[in-house]
Amino acid sequence: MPRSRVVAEYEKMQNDIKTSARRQMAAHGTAGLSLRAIARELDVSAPALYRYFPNLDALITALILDGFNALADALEAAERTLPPTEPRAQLRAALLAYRAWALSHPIDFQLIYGNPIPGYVAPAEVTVPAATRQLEILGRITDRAFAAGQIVLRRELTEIPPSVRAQLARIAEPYGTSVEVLHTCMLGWTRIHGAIQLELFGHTPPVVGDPAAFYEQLVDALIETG
Amino acid sequence: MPRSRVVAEYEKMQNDIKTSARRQMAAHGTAGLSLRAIARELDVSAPALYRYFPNLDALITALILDGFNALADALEAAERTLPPTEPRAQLRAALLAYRAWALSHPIDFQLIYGNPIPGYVAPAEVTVPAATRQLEILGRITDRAFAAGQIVLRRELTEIPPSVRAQLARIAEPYGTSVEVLHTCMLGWTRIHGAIQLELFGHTPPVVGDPAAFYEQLVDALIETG
DNA sequence: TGTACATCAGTGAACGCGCGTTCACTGATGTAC
DNA sequence: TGTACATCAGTGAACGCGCGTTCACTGATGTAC
Repeated sequence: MPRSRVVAEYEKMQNDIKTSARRQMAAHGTAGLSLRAIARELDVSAPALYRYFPNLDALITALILDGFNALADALEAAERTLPPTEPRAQLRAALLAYRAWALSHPIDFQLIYGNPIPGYVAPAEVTVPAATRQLEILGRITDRAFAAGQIVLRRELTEIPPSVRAQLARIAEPYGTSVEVLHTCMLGWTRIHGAIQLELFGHTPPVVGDPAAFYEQLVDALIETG
Repeated sequence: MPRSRVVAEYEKMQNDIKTSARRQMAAHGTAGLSLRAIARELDVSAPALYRYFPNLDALITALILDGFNALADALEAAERTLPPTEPRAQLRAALLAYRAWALSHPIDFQLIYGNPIPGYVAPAEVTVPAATRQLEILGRITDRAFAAGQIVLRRELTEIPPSVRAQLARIAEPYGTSVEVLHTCMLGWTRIHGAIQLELFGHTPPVVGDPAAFYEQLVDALIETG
């Protein structure tokens, strides 16, 4: 067998394991993952999995990484559906994509933003860069929309508390973004995140009836042209 | 032993069990709860716990109920620190109390708003009324603040999508509240919830530096006098 | 005051279970001569 | 083309573990006479 074929089969098996893991989590919660259950589903003995992942924690880490990257990919894909000359529309599309991704990948969303899994500690050196990617994407689009005059700063943004401003400045500096734009991003992120999380766990739908419309309006209010 | 003493001791033991359960969850996550570990900590055999809770699920349900009620109590306590003639200040206090409670009771917060626990299904007939209480409290205060002219509707509130408006009307009707006020509440709830949840899991603090100040400013912007 | 009895919180052994991980192995497959 | 060999994905048994729950029981405590 040619070497490339071997590698491809190895990667296919890794993916099968991950897919089965996601199914287990979907059925029994993010904390309900079990190597033996995966092995059973793949019709393979449990020790066989150790060819592909050194242990259970490594598998979880891989799933979390995949989750962060899939979300970031979804945001970038949404951005690309519109020309760079319309950053405001791109931002809107990205924000809608955030919710769409969360709803269609609830397990991955819980994995990256929900409760930690008992006994598992995410290795920060691998997890933090992946988590930053989406904020970078939203920041980049927001920055362009602001520069193009397609969105305006709300009044409250001129009143950023000094302690907050100081840290925002440190983070924004390497990206060449302004404190105001980063602050807008953080406000926007917390808003959409809350709406999505409460929807996902069933808290808002019984009250608002049509969570998609509720969310869209929320997004439109967020990026109003002023 | 007088009967009242017996009852008091029974309730004390129930509380000891719950306290130990919360400690277990704090150490190993909400899904890391174990009856045997609780028994070990209380220096009692595991079957002894069955005198106080019929099974593990009943204990979890009790913890969830306690969580919802403690949060609602905290909101009401905050409301009472200010005279009824200042509903806007009351609302502000309640919203700050929401975050304060979440930060000082992270496990209960995860329990009521985080990932479901594998294998556990919350009995809706017991859980839903408890969950509604806090929305009732916020709704009641918002309603009074609006009636007193101490907060204003934002422009976006006049553009509630028809599908959302219809359901909001059904929910608001028995409380004698307007659709606009309920909608404001839902928008506000999703906003503060997202900020708190992201702070609790460590996503916002590295960026905003001073999450308390960030949150306070967010709340002030939320209930601006216009 | 003293004794027989009832109550019942808590015990200890046992049930059957599933888990992550290790280990020495097997047996099919591809390679080298 | 045929044979000896090396590779290595996957196996099956075993490890020690902790879990929720049941069961028949014990033994201290309070009560009734």
